[in-house]
Amino acid sequence: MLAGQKDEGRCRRLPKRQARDGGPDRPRRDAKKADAVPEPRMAFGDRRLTSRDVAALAGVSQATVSRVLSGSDLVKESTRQAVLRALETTGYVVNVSARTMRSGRTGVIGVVVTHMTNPFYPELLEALSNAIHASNHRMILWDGRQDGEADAASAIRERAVDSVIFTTATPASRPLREALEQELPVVLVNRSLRGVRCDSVTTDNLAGSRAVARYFIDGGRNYVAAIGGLRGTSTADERLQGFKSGLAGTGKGGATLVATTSVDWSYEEGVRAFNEILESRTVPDAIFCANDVLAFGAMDAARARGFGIPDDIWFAGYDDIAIAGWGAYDLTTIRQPLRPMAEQAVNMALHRLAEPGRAPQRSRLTSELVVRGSTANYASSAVSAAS
Amino acid sequence: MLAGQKDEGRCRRLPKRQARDGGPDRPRRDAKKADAVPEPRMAFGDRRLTSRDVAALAGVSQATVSRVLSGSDLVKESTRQAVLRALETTGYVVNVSARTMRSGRTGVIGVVVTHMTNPFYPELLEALSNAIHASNHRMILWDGRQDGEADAASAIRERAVDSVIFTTATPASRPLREALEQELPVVLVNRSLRGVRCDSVTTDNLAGSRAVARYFIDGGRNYVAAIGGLRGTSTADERLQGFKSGLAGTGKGGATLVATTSVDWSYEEGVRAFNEILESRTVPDAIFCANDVLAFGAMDAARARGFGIPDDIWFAGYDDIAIAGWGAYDLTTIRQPLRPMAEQAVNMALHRLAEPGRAPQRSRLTSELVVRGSTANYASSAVSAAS
DNA sequence: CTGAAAGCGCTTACAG
DNA sequence: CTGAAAGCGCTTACAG
Repeated sequence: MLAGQKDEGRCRRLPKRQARDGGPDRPRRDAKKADAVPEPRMAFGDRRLTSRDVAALAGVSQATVSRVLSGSDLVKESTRQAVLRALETTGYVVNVSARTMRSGRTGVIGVVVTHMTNPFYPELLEALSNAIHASNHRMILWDGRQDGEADAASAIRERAVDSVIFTTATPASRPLREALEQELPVVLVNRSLRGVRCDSVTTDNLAGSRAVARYFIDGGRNYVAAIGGLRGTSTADERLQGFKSGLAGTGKGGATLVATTSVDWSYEEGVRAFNEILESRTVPDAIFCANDVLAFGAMDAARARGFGIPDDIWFAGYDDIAIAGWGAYDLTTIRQPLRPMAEQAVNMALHRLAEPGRAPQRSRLTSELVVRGSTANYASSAVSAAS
Repeated sequence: MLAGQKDEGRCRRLPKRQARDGGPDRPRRDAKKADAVPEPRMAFGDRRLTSRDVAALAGVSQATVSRVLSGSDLVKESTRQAVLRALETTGYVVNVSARTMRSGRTGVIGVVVTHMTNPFYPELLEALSNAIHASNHRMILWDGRQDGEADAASAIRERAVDSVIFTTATPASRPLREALEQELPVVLVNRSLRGVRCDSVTTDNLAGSRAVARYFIDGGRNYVAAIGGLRGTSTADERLQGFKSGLAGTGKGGATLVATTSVDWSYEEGVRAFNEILESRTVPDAIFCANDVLAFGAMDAARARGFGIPDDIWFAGYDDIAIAGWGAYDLTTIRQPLRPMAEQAVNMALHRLAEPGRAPQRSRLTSELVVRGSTANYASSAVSAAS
């Protein structure tokens, strides 16, 4: 149903069949070739069936086979049937690169992920994979480190993919910026880039983290701290900002805010940041962490120091990855709507392919607060964090 | 360095440059075209630079440009320089599908993953991604559920990928079996398939789980239980078998072995399995879980029932995913060598492309026992599990 | 060392 | 409704 990809998309799955011996009446491709022509290298078997072979068997032109394949309605029903039969008996499979060369569409969408092993990303990735395949595309995946961003941008230029979805947008990313300047078809998901107009899908980080702050205050917390994410990323900045704004005027926040700029949003950084908070002065009675994984690290560090959760300290995270629901953490957090995010991102990518000149779209989705045992359970769970 | 992919591989990264206006002397493609020819649809911009344009600028034939691009040594140095200059000023980028159509190589390796959100797979996936990109290929990723296996096999037939690496091999998988029967270039990693000859990389699950059993016994455990993985998969079967064999003759195992056949190797199954064990009779004093995630579930279930770890019950897992090292679990487990597994798998894939007829290769790597706080720390960590 | 030319396997106007 | 033909942009013998 998505725009821009219908009949010119990737091949439709044809009925497969043992393609090895298509019967004696199937013209062997070799037989038609002039003797001088060398055999092309083949990866396996000796099959290499083209639509011309199918046409010969069906007694029609190759063009007609192509029309049947693409679902054209310019084909007489009886002809179509004959072609379908030939397709079936030969076990013909389209050659994607030939199709791509003609149509200009690869049927492939790229995805760049930076920290595949941060459990948030596999969850997002799974949602993206589902959305991409649902739209009848395939997905090329890059690791954002290891030059993945640059290669993803190259892949667009090389026409190896139709479009690329970036799940991480660091301001420092040259390849991304260049891709955007050249107006390559790119979508940002989960993060946005300051001052850059491009298609993006984000969630309302300000509202989400503000909801956490209010929840802490409403719960009677008095000395509240925060562990920030990677400074400079839109998610980290917004979540810290939203949290501070939720605390504003309450006098509960103080200057305890610790940002983990160093490396990433990892468990280890959560441990480190918690210990850093402890060094400062008063022990906080509630800590907001800019993502769940940081919270896990901080919680384990707190327990290692003998603090009770939530008796001594409340913890809240962000993302609601599956582990947040596990008994060991049972973490109050903000749930991001991954499926809608992924679907919208893929939609945007396809829309832009269909209409390259359209104005950049920005979508911002709402998240919800999920209350669990890492905070006193005074409120019911799943409160919308809509501002 | 890997075989089968050198100059016919994916494009080499050419120096990029603002490709939009290559200067007045660069022949505009449009100008050369007969008026009647319709404009091809273009995804963005109006650039569409071919090697022919580069040739014109360099004053050579298109074939010579192609030779320079492919690193042929059949080019005079001064000619090469002229072409390189033209390449530079035009910002030419190869068209991958045209190259693929001629060369028969896509430069893409497929990967099928079944449970992307089980943290083991992102770790394996990251290793595969690194290995694939290191060999100058790109990676198409499929979710094994959602028809991913079937589509991956189709992708080989459609020549959209050169080869596919399956990280999950269920005996029930039709698409996989058919692909193997048709001798499509496929590699199995982490699991093998009974009675099927094909390239595969596994680890020695028998030795690994036997090491856990011995470790339990040596630690004086008396009533030992196990939580199995998805029955029918080679990893689950081997781990259970190895564990039993390690217990054989000690009288410590009993019939408590609980296999979670139902759904998957998930946290929830770990919880369920632990509770099932409790119902049976004596509480075990050590439980081996067929992967780490099952162990996390079982440990949380145990704690919820008030059991101490390791005071009341020891736990051991399998895989050594990152979470196993987190404070909340601190899990003794068997570490799988992901990087070598991934590298060997990619190597096998490339070797088979280079030499389709070669005999199937099987590689079996050694894992090691990593001792942590979920068991009494009587032995030093990182003991090789080599039988 | 270089160019002209064939051809990879499709899609798509164009002309019936 | 159908076929003949052009052409997508490369690679690679072949003939100098």
